[in-house]
Amino acid sequence: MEAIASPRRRQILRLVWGAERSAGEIASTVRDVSWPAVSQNLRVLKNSGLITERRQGTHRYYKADRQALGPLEVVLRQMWARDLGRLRQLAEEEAGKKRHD
Amino acid sequence: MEAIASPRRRQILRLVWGAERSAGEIASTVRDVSWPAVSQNLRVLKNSGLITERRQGTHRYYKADRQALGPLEVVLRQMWARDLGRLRQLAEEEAGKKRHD
DNA sequence: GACTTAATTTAGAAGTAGCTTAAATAACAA
DNA sequence: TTGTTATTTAAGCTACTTCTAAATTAAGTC
Repeated sequence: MEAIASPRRRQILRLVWGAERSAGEIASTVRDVSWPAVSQNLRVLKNSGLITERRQGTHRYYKADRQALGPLEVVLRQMWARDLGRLRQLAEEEAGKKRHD
Repeated sequence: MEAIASPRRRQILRLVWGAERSAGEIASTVRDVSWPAVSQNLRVLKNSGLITERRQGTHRYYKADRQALGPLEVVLRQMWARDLGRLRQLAEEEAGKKRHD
């Protein structure tokens, strides 16, 4: 539960929701945070059983365990939608400010 | 979301789930924590819109806003059940230890 | 007004979460 | 072996959360 309380982890969870992704892909997508930070969050998610890990060569692939997520899926989708809404709102405010410069 | 991540707040939420309760009732039920701590948690819950407040005289009554909780209800019930399970498990371990003394 | 009861606010301490940088591991290639 | 790439671990820092104790507000009573 505390696992999905973190916005950062929700962001990561969304990335590995549909498809398996390597730690590197995830880290370079997130971008506003260091690789170790991503790695640490991946571990938290893995330890709470919310994602699975598969190693292959030097790569590690992560994927959301939607079975384990159960009823949290609904909550997550709701929060992702809300996050998008906030982003749009921020963008609009930004545009509004620009217009008044 | 961060609001229900705290075990303390989940405990409080369960108390005000079925019926309205005054801050005092809640605080004296929780017991292993000071009144101000309860009061602060109530405020967090109220600010996230998860509970409602009704003032009457010197009393303030709180109640879970089940509408606002929406899909979180399922998750909460699951966690409460898990909490109970943990309690039972602890009790059984305790009993087992006693038997071997 | 002075007193009591109900509850909150404030101030500060202790613990924890999430981040960063630097160092370490692990698999593979030359 | 040495080097390279992918990723994690370690150590340390800062900010936030949750708690306590003390002070404060607010409503009602004498």
